[in-house]
Formats: sequence, structure tokens, C-alpha cells
Amino acid sequence: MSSSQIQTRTRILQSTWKLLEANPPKGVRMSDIAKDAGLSRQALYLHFPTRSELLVATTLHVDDVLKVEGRLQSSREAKNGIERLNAYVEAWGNYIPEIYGVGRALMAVQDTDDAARLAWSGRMLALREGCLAAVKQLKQDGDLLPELSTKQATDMFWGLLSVRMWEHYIHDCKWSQKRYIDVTQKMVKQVLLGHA
Amino acid sequence: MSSSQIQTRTRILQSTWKLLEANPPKGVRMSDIAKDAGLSRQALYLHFPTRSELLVATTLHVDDVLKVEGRLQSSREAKNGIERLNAYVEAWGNYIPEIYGVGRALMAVQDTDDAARLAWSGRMLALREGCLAAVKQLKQDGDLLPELSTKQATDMFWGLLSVRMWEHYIHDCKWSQKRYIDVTQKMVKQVLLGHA
DNA sequence: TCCTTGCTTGACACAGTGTCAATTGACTTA
DNA sequence: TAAGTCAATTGACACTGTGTCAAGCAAGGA
Repeated sequence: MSSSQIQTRTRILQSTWKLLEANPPKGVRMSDIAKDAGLSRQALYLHFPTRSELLVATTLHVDDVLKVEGRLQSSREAKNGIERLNAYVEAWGNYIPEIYGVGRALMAVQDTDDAARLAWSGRMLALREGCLAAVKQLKQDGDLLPELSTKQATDMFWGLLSVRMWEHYIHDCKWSQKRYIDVTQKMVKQVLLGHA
Repeated sequence: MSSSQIQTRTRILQSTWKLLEANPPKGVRMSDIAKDAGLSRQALYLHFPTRSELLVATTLHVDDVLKVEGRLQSSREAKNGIERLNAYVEAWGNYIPEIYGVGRALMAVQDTDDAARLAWSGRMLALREGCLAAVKQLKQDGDLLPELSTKQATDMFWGLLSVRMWEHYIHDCKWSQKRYIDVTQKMVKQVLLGHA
């Protein structure tokens, strides 16, 4: 792939991201993206075979720019499980608003597109891995409620961190981002440890 | 409206409901509904102006058949706030799977259709009213955590009871319906009362 | 000068929603 | 029995959005 082709590809991804973040909650069409990126609608298909694959590629691009892994990684350096819980909730919770536009578009096509479903569920499974690791550390520390299995604790944690939950609290309840983080941290601790 | 017209209308609503529940997660088209109801696609438009309005009408029909109000009402007769919490979670939690097909279809068109958004958010606000009432009773009983405002407690409760949360636990975590109810009851109590 | 590359334009297929006009068949009512 | 009404039918069509295809063009390298 030549460098000019890469430039165009990147321009397309940037436009897609931008429109997805800026345009809620209208559907972003291929023609919108093409116009913003400054090429013809048909030319998009020279770079991405379908709309869904463009969306998937955009999430990868966004990850690349935002460097999720690094952000979540830092939570892994916490000294104890509880610190780690807080750090993880904060890192992920503050990441959601940055990927929400793309995520929403991806969630919207889940029903009609396997590639999109795969991409999104892969992402969510990665999130769950983080939850699992934190739960394991809590268990090791002896802080996890004794009646909770690792799976159940992980699932509960995972659910509280889901994008849908963020969406609900931010949009439907009109919470501030800060309140969302605070309350979620508290809820997670109450649910996993039995106290805040 | 003649009685034969009402019969057809009802048949359409039943077909829509049936297909929406049975067909997950494929999109149900107007032509599918027409075929199932035994009339032409165009004739649907003699009864419902748009697909969205048909979906909305279907939720009303489902409510009518399932009588949500009555079910949730019974939770209002609990003697104390904690009983009421349990009853409400159980009533709503067991209601979700029955309306999930229709609800999912309605959620899917939220972005493109105002009528659908209104209908769904109206439903969800009714759910919140129930949460609010339960929280108020808890507060009166002196069981609510003192640091929680009524709004915040209601919002947290509401979020835990959301259809998205049910969807997550049932589909992504593969919990049984019974486990979902048990765990949700426990989580709600831990979050609102500070203990299970 | 020829060839490749990245893109353009215009045309078209396809699915799904929604609309319209003309028609049919059954059931009323005078 | 004739006229009228009503629900529904058929076939055609407009529109939107995705995805495809063929022909052509402009810039740059060999």
C-alpha cells in the first residue's frame, strides 16, 4: 500500500470518527463520510469493502490514537485490589465518552452484521478480562464477599461498567461524568465487597 | 371502525408481536408481518401509517394483554420498603423477557424515529416512577443509606432494572432468569441499603 | 512515451419503506 | 335487484441507502 493510499485511508477514518462523535444521534451515511473526507462515495469502497468494516476499522483507529491499553494498564499497577478497582473504573469510565460515538454506531449494526458483532463483543470481552483480573486480586486480598464466585463477581462488575449503563446514567439520568465515576466506583465496591 | 377492521388490526398486532419475539435477532419487515397476518403488505398501511407506529401500537397491545400495571401494582401492597423492593424487582424482572422482542425493535429505531423514542422513554419513565415510589418508602422506613438523595437512589435503582442490564446478564453472561432476579435483588439492596 | 496508480463520473442493481390508482368481492340498504 | 359502501387486492412507482461496475482522467515513475 502506497503512502498516498495510507493518507487517504487515515483521512477517511478521521472523518468517520469525527462525524460519528459529532452527529448524534443521526445516522452517518457513506456519502457523508465521503464528502467530509473529500472524495467520492464510490472511492470509499476502494479502501473499505462495506460500511461495517469501515466502522470496525474506525474503532481500531480510535484505539490506536487513544491508546486504551496503556490507560487500562496503569490500573494494573495499583498496590491492592481496591485501589485497582477504583483505577479501573476511572480509566474505563473516562474512556467511554471518547469512544461512544463509534461504539454506538457499531452497536446499532450488531443485528445485521457479523463483523460488527464480532468487533464489539471482542472489545467487551477485553473489558471483562480486566474486570476478571481485578476480581482475582480482590479475592487474593481476601476482600471479595465470600459468597461470590469469581465468575459471578466478574459478571456483576462487567455489567456495571457496560457502555449501556454509562449511556443510561449520562443521557437518561443526566449525571455528570464525575458523578458517574464516583457512583460507579461506590456501587462496584458495595456489590463486590459489601461496603463502600 | 368496523368490527372486521378491528379484528384485522388485532391480527396484525398479534403477528407483529409473535414475529418480534420469535425472530431474534433478525429484522422483521413489513412484508413478513403481512404474510403472517394473511394480508397484503400494502394493506398494513390501511391500519398503521408507518412501521414505527405499528411497533408502538404493538407495545400498547402487549401491555394490554399482559397487564403490566396490575403486576407492578401488587408490589405496592408490600408491608415495608424492603419487601416492596424485592417484589418490584421480581415483577419487572420477570416482565422484561415477555416484552423484550418488542422492546428491542423499539430501541433499534430510536435514532430514526421520534414516535418510537417517545413511546419507549415513556415506558421507561413509568418504570422510574415505580423505583421512585419504592425509594420513598425505604426512606420513610429509615432504611435508605443516609448519604443518598432520593434522586440518586432512584436513578441507581432504575439503572439496575434497565432492559439493557437484563439483556447483558441474560445474553452476554448467560445467567438464568432466576439468577438474574436473585442477583439484581441483592445488588439493589446493597446499593440502596448498604447491605443485602 | 508508455504504464501504473488513485481517483472520478455516471449508471445500475437491490432491499425496504411508503404511496397511489384501479379493481374486486362481500355485505347493506333502498 | 340495483346501488352503494367497505376492506382488501394488485401492480406500479418514488425514494433512500448500500454496494457494484465500466470507462476515463491526471499525475508520477520507468
